[in-house]
Amino acid sequence: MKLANDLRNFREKRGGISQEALANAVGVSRQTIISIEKGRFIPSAFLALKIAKFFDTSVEDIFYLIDGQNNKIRWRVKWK
Amino acid sequence: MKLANDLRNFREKRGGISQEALANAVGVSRQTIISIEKGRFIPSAFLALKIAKFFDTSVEDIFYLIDGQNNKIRWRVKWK
DNA sequence: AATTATTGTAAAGTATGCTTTACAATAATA
DNA sequence: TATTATTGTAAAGCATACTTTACAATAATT
Repeated sequence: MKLANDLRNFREKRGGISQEALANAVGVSRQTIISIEKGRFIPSAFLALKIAKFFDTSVEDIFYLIDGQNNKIRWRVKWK
Repeated sequence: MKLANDLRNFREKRGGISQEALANAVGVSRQTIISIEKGRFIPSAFLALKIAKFFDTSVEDIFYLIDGQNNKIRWRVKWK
């Protein structure tokens, strides 16, 4: 089980912004953004939430668990 | 803006399990769990997702952003 | 084609998320 | 009350998430 992400897609396709702009918006360096996009860094939950908030979506939409065959692991969200 | 969490409530009230049991379930040490509950550590997104999955809920249910007056910051999740 | 914008990599340094170990304090159980 | 379970704290060490700086490569614009 590993962590994967769809950050680049969100940034380019849904946000239409540069790494620099996203970095400034969530309070990190551009190199941090690319390191996350390239899977070199795992972001803190704090940063993941700020990124999710920026894109008006949930953490699970951008960052997700994958199994040994790179399949997205999903679970039902119950209660609230 | 800071990170807060409701982990203890989830663990005790909804899970009815000890810190040790949760720690084992998500693959960290018990001290890590209490450090998160007490706000001493900010978990990685990877760990936050594993914890959310364990409780069949979303990251945002357990971990959330708060403002200067400790109010929960919410945003609407759009698209999917 | 030249210039600008964006992306990508690397390195070194700092801060912190984690680990283990140990003990104390508190709560629950017998 | 004694014992066990759980929670809490502390310290030291390791790994890595970050920072800055620098340069290269690629893409977009003029």
